[in-house]
Amino acid sequence: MSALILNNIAQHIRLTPEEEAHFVSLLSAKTIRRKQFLLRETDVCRHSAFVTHGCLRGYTVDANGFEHILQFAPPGWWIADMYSLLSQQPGNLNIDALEDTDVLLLAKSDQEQLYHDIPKFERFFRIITENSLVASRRRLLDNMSLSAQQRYESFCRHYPTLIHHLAQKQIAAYIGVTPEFLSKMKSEWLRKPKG
Amino acid sequence: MSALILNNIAQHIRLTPEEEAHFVSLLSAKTIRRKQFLLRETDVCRHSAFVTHGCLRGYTVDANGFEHILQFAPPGWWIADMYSLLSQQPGNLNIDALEDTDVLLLAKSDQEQLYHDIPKFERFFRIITENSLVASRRRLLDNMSLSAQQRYESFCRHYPTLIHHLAQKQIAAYIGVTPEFLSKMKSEWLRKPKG
DNA sequence: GAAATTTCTTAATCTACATTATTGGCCCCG
DNA sequence: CGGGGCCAATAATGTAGATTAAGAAATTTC
Repeated sequence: MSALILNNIAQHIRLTPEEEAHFVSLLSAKTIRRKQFLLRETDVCRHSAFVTHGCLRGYTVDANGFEHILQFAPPGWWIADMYSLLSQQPGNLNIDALEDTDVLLLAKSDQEQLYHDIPKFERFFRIITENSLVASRRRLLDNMSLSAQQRYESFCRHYPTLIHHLAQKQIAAYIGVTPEFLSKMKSEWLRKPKG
Repeated sequence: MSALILNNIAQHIRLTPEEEAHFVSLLSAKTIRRKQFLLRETDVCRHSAFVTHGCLRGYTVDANGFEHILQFAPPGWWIADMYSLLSQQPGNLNIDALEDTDVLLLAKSDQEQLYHDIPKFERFFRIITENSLVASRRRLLDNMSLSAQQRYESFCRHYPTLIHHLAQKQIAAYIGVTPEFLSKMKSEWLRKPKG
């Protein structure tokens, strides 16, 4: 049941069976049903979540009521409101489920204890965070330098599996256009089958 | 001379004098003159750089020749092409100096050795990276949800000291508008002194 | 310290994308 | 089966910000 998360960890650090057992004992399983929330923007984020089944999304709502999606979290991904988790103040991220989803939760306090008990985890989360930072910067650049069309293509290239799974509305909110414009782009794209 | 960097580190981890000395011995000082490059986009990034004097900028050039600034690095800031540093492949970040600038360089290989020799550094760079990630996501959200006007205000709020220092052109490239439009915004802003 | 280069401003025109509105399909629930 | 939501498609109109151009101001260079 925790095979996925142990496998995820084993890609970066090597744990003894005892360490694995200790780590797993800190996790608590939870199921979030479709459209239910794991975190609301008024909450303080107290856990990191690892998705084992289903799909979560992290998004904010701006002053005009528009949703902006920061992250999708399919199985094998971590998700949290890092700002809120670090500062222990209310953040501005909502996390809800696009379909019924199973997660493993690691409490912030346990995570910090883990850094002391098994310093290798310091390394693990450093690496995870470094990779997230690289991805976040690439996306920032995409947003600044690419047209909507190119951002859509970039999304398709980067998340080929997610794309069938998601409503177009969600993809539009991720790449930063209205659903209407995404629809228009796709129909124009069908007309001229490009290169 | 390395007081600034030791102070920066002391905000997150506590080092013994011997550890400090060892760390400092790994650093090499370098001066980059105005308009000279610390890193070109065709290079593999082999160092993390800590700025002690002056100001660097990290930017990419898109297909149409426009510059997009990912980061300014005034004194007390770290800068590197994280993607290239991690993958040891050519990245797409240029780093050059806006004025004559002094940096302390830490080679990737030394940084990795440091993680073994003084594990506290694993923690230090984890925390630094976490903070960068939070900042990067906030900026991504700003880009997706705010108008150019609001992004300019957000920049002024966030970098009150930098703003006098920098050419408007640079600020425009950072917030993602043309210099012409930034100029227009500012003159409109003068006309109606806002609230 | 004058020429050369770069930067800033203003203004006219243009365009990628937003807004609003309408329609039809699909799914859920009674 | 029949109605109420939600989602996608299409299209008309609107707008934030880009593009282009050209002159003024500031800085760099020699």
